[in-house]
Amino acid sequence: MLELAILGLLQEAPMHGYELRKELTAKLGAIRAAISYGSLYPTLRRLQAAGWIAEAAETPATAEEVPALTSRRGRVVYTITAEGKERFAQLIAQTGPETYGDTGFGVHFAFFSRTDQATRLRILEGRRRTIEERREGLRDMLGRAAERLDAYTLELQRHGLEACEREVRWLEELIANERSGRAPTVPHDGTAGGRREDNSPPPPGETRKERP
Amino acid sequence: MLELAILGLLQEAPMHGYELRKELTAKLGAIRAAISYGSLYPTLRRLQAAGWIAEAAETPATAEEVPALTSRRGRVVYTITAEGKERFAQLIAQTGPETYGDTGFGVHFAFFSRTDQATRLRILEGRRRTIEERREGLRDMLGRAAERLDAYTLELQRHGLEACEREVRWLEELIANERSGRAPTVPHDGTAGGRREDNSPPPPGETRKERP
DNA sequence: GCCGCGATGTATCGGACCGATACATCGCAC
DNA sequence: GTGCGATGTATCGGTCCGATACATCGCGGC
Repeated sequence: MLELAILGLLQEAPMHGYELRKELTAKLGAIRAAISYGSLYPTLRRLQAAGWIAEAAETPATAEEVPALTSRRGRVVYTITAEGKERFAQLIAQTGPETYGDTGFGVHFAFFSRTDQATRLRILEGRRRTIEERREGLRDMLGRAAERLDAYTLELQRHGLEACEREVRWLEELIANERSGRAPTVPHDGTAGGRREDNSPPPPGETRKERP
Repeated sequence: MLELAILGLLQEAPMHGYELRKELTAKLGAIRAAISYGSLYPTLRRLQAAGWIAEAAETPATAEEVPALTSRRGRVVYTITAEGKERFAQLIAQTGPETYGDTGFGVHFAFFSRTDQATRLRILEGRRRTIEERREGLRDMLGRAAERLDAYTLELQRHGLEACEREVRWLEELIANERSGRAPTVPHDGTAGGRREDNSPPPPGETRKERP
């Protein structure tokens, strides 16, 4: 998952570790709290070893003017390579059970603007399926096995069930939008407060390419 | 987290691994999918080594009648020890940042009927604080940095924000209930379908003890 | 003028947990 | 009688987290 996210972000701009973490947190803030450096740096090494990213040695502007103040340990800026872009395309298109889990789905969704419509639809439907199953499990629990559980556990289940029902509805709307080729703007009841009148919806159909 | 959950479950009844996993899945179904055996068995060993649980060697009823069919590798039933109960009490009462994360909170909440009211309140308020901070982060993102993100990422954030707002409201109700000493039954709009008219609410105030 | 302090920045280590896999038994349907 | 799904125990490699360490930068306060 981290691998996919890093490759995706570096496709937007070269970055160093710290920056990458901030962007990651911004993009995936709704999914997970914050990526740990204990995951980030080892993964960066792995990706570099695989040849998917490369160090871009922070061009020191005028290298001879500021040669070595105190043997500056410069920030290590990473760039995605051609192989890295291929790898990203491969990862983003392949779907499996882990694509439909909470984290996996979130990461894939966050890069939907770089995903073709067929894959988007496949992922949304797979996720819906997964949540529907979770929902059914909770319904069963609240129905049949209710007397075996204490009031707090039941309340937890009930809250979880409600969250499932809500997410299924959300996914339904996204799927409908996706099928009709519109941008991912869901009509809402007006609670959650994002103004976002006309925020450059991606051309309804194909993967958006970056301008180089 | 697993440690706490196992100790908590074994306090209700002795169990073997497989059963433990099923009960774990039932109790925490709203939180996490299913505990992996790759976590469960090593943890059981660890707990046994620490003296918090003990093997109860599945009484073979009439041991001499069915001596050794094919050198039966019996199920290993675990029981919680007195030290284990102490450990559980200690773990359930101590709160820290990890108590307020998604998984940590879920596990603690699932054992609220074995938690005293003061701790329950502390956990609920800590969780609310955590979610409020996450909510503010998302609000900021949707406000200030909106134009930097694509429509899909924004939609993800918006959905996450709504979930936060919803959970805060849920927590408010639970906190109010807790303060008024009532059972955790929240009045709802009627959507999520749990019938649960009068399901033995725990005596409003103290930790419920098991009947031995 | 300089001092502390929070933000920026890179890095490692032990541990928790997962997913895949292996293997053996039991009960039942076909 | 045999195959197959549920029950049951167990390990291995890999991902990710949380704590920790350490160095620099810029800025406000004294």
